[in-house]
Amino acid sequence: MESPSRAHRRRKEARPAELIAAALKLFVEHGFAATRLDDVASAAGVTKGTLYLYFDSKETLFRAVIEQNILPLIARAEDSVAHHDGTAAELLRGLLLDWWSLVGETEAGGVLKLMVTEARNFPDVAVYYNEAVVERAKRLVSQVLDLGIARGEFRRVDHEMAFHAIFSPAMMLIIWRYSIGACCGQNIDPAHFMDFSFDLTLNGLKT
Amino acid sequence: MESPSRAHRRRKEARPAELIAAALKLFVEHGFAATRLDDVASAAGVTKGTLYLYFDSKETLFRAVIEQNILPLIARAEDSVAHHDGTAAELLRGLLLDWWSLVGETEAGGVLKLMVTEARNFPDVAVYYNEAVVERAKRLVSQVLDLGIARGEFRRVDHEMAFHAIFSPAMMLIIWRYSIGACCGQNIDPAHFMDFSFDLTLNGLKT
Amino acid sequence: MESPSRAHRRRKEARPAELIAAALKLFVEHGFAATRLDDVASAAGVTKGTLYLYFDSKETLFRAVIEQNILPLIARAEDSVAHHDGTAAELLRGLLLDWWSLVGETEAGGVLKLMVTEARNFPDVAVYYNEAVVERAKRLVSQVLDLGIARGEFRRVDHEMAFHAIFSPAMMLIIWRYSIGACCGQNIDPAHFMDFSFDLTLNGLKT
Amino acid sequence: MESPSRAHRRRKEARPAELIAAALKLFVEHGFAATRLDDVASAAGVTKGTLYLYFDSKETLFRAVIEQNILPLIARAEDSVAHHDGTAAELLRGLLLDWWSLVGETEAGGVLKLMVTEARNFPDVAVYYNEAVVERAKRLVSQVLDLGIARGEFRRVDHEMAFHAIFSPAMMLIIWRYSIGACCGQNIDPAHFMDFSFDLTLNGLKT
DNA sequence: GATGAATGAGGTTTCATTCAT
DNA sequence: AATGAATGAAACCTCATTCAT
Repeated sequence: MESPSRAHRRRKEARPAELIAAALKLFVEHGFAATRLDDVASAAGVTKGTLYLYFDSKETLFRAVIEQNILPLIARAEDSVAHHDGTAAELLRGLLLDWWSLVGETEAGGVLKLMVTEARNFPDVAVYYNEAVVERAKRLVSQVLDLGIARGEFRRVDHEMAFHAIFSPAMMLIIWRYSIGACCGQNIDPAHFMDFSFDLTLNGLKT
Repeated sequence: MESPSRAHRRRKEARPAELIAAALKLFVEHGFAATRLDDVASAAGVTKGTLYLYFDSKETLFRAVIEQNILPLIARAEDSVAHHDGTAAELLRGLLLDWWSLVGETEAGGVLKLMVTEARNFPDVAVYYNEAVVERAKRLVSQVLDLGIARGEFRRVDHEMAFHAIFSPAMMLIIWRYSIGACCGQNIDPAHFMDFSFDLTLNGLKT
Repeated sequence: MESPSRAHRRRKEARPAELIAAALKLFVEHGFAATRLDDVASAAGVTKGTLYLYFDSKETLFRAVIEQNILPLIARAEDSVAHHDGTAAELLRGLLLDWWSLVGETEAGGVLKLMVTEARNFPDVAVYYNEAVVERAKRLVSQVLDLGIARGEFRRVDHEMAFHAIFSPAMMLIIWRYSIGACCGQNIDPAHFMDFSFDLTLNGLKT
Repeated sequence: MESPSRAHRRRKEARPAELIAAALKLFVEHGFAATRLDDVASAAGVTKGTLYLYFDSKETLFRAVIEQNILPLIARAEDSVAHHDGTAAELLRGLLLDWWSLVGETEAGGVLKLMVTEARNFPDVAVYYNEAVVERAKRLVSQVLDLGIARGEFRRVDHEMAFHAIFSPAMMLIIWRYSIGACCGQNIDPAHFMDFSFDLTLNGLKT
């Protein structure tokens, strides 16, 4: 049993995270402009006024939503490569599957869809997202490709092209799930699809 | 030189198309909710009131935007397969490149991005889009895969999976271009990328 | 057979009257503010633009509607008394029945309801109506009452009170018919009611 | 002195009534369509936005105005007959004077004028009003007439006709006061007129 | 810290009015 | 004389933001 003030404090500290989680869900579902702060607040179990205790404005909340969901992603992504070994092909597969479990199976997937939706309305956030997430992933892939080529596993391919080719199926899967797929119940089995498409791609990469 | 009433009439007939074009551009850029009708109207060279001569409401305009940009797509898509021959691989490449020139290089690309953005806000439109565009494309691909398998060109693959794997790069390319790509100038050469990713995929399909 | 230009001219001369008739009907039904000029015009078989050839503004049309429907009323009302003879009671009954056939059974009834509805929005028109119609009727009644009292038929009554008492049933009948009665199908037989209520009143007036 | 939250709460509870009162005044004066919500709000000492905290739309406000002003009327009307005794004539006079003090001398009079004005635009409200107010009054009158006839006080008259004849002067008085009368200062003394017209009518009813 | 009543700027929508044809 | 496309002011309505309690 804890003192009431402790429970209170814990509550208070949890508030921003609860609000961000509620906001992410609704922003992903309806878009930034079409989401009412009233709905965000009540989804987090508080009232609109409370929201303003923690965020200066709707836009501030949006930025917090992106940032809070990207930061842990970055933290865990970097050591993904370091912790793998084996062939370049195995490394690449590990990289993609890690990315999937980090992005495809968490809230970070929603963030991807949200960025696609709102990029033009918040170009600076888009640039940040691109550098913090996309370019970082690209660099990881590039390293693995270099390794694979050096080891004679892979053909000499354009790294940029290869990166997009490798990640497109996973990204499409995410975006689809949060948009048209959510309305049509056409749900693909992710694990199966990830295997399938990676095999296709890998085949193409091999010497 | 034409009679004045003709010019008048012509103007009136052109208006809806002009408004739809302006609306598409802005809806794709900012999303439905964040787009002001004032801006749509002035982008079409008229005032807000005029817009209401042709569309009952903002939502009606949205539906018209989708429909008007999909109808010609459907019309031209169907005979795409019929007009090709050669190996199944050539047929498939032709199909994808046709789709690209129909969707990737026209306004229909914007519609795809718009549907991804607004699907959850207009689920019935999303269902319509899925059936009119996606499922139709899926059926075409399926036919070609059947042919390729029958001819011994392709492995026996899950058609659903293969469809998504084949189209993901192209779809991703489009969505990227209208969102994050528009903010970061990271523009991939489409023709090159289409070739690259299709080769990868085709490699994986072959027996 | 007449020349086309003649027919045209006739048409042209009829226009204002047709527009006024259409406007009266709709103003009475929905009120001035809730009536769209578009509807007035199309009820008269023309377009909105045409309306402005004959009337400067919506308000001008309103004033014309009142005036055009009152003028003939006044013209015919005045000689109503002159053309009657017999007892004061017979004269009074004649007056009321004449008023009924002039107002209750023509468009002028609608004007009464319209004036009740719009008086506060057009006070000057209300004043005009009161003087041109109500006060005029009051004076006629007053003359007959004087006659009746002089001849010993009627009690010495307050003319103002008597006037309102005599006309209230007829006015109520009209107003009811154009408002709540039109929605509830509770229609009273006018002729019967006029007889009934006048007999009641006359009984009360008699010595 | 009360706690702040109480005052707050009290304020909130008073708001709808204040808005309804302001709306009634303006609707009666200008009609529904010609009344701006801006004006209603500022007449109630708040801004437009506040109005929407309590009413969904202008139409909802209209319906609330009617309902809130009719409900107390009905509550108090029914026991009017029960609490009277004496001759049928005295009962009838009591009924009419009670109605006058309930309708003629309160906001309910404005509602009558408003219903006359807006019946055709809100037919369902008109039907409700007719049944809740008019038909109810008619039934009361009918009972008294039956009594009077049974006791040999009254002639055998058509109840429907008699009802309208009895109430017309009072209704006309109300409608007049809120319309043309408000513009012409021709104000009749209500008490005097009620006596006068009722005497006339009663005379006519007697055997 | 939390509330929720209140605000007012800004959006959608309507419609009286104009004017080129 | 008549049209009807176009306008823009003004209405209804929404919702991010504020603030007294």
